[in-house]
Amino acid sequence: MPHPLKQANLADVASHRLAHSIVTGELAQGQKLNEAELAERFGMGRGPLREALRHLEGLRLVKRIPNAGTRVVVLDRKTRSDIYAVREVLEGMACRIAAIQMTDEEINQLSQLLDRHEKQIAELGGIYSQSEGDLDFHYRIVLGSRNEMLIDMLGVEQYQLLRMCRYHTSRDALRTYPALKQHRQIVEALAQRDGELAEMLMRRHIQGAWRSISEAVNQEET
Amino acid sequence: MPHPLKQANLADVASHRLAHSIVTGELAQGQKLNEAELAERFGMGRGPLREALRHLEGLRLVKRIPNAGTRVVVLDRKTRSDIYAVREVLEGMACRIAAIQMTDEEINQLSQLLDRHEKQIAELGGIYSQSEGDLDFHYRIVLGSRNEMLIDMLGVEQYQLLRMCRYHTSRDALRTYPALKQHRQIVEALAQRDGELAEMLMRRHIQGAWRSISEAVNQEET
DNA sequence: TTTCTTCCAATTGTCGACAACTTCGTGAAA
DNA sequence: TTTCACGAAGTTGTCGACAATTGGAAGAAA
Repeated sequence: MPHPLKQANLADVASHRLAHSIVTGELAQGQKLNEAELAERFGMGRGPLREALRHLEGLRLVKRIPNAGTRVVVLDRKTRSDIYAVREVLEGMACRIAAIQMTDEEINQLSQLLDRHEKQIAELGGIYSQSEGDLDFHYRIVLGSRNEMLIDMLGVEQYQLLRMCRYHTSRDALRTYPALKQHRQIVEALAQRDGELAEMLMRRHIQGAWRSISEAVNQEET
Repeated sequence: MPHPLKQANLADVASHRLAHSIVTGELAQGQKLNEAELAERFGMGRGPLREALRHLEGLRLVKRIPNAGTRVVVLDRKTRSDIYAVREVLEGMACRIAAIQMTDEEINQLSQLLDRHEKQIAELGGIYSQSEGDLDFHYRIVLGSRNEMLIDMLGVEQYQLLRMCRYHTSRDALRTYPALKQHRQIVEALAQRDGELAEMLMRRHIQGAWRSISEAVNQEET
């Protein structure tokens, strides 16, 4: 995740802080967001805060109803399913194009990233997907597609929603070694410049992640 | 007070008017958007206008640079290409799912819509894609996917960008009869509940549209 | 002339106050 | 009791003024 350079206006600051609070569940789903209260908490006027809310609305993290306030989005099962379905298609697309567009150097770095992940898993005992490392892997491939629209959609927009999906799922349910192995397979397909295979592997990978999350939630809820 | 007619706040009004001006080219690509000037033209304060700009930024119709103003997005060839590539994948996905999810009734209405289009073409002599009717066709299928994320992305977000792409292309370059015929094929695939075929046809249809626009622009530019 | 520095006007960023609207509790009428 | 109207409190929508920053013009140095 690129760091928000120090020179940010208050609206962007509020946007980042709110996004974080929403993703981590500090602000409950469906919770009403009071402008005056938040503005005071952040030490700013309501103007910048309102701009931040407009921005978050674009990121689909909140839902605004005119004259009736803003609420944190509610991620029900259907919504999560929809998110993963779209993500599967878009990341699959990114993978297919990345197999053509990425440089050898980039693919090498991707492989090295997985080495670090493997070491991390061994040391920390299985904390992988939960660490943002997994998202980093996916994001690098998205960048490799060279498609600005795709990069924006997956990197900025869906990124937060996805983190939110995960955060609200049991912490350790996400399969680590299987995921790492699948990542390795994807990198190999990329290295062989086999876009179709890379796309297929990525789609399966995401389907697997969805199944994993879906089952975990099914056990938790009711 | 039986009718809760349009009770839009000023920010939404400004957002719509600006979006229209941008899509139609009334505001040139890359043009600087002066907040004070626009606020006065719309008869509102700068607060709501700034919120509107934040919203348009989310729609990718403008690009904002902190402390340096907001500019209309520039649709160069690469950007347009990226848009159509993403659209091809997403609409293909919508089509595949819609083949399962749409009701017989909805598919019937889709067919009737094409009948009306055909009549319109005959009467007006080939103005089809340019009329928003084409987008209506596509949007109905997107709705048929029942995927809220997809509906949002294609219906709200990409929709404006797409209209902008078209508007900045020669008015009559868009193939009418071929497009209509392809639409008919897609509806037939949907009626047969053949998602894979429907997806393939839709992707080809969009590829065709892209080629058509791309060539038209190549001839115009330089 | 070219380039660098300085300063000023224009523009963006922010705030506090006020207006408009929603919501919800209270109480009167049926 | 139920229903509806009314009003008060709280929240969102809007504006105008002021502070901070930027971009470029004017002028000095080479």
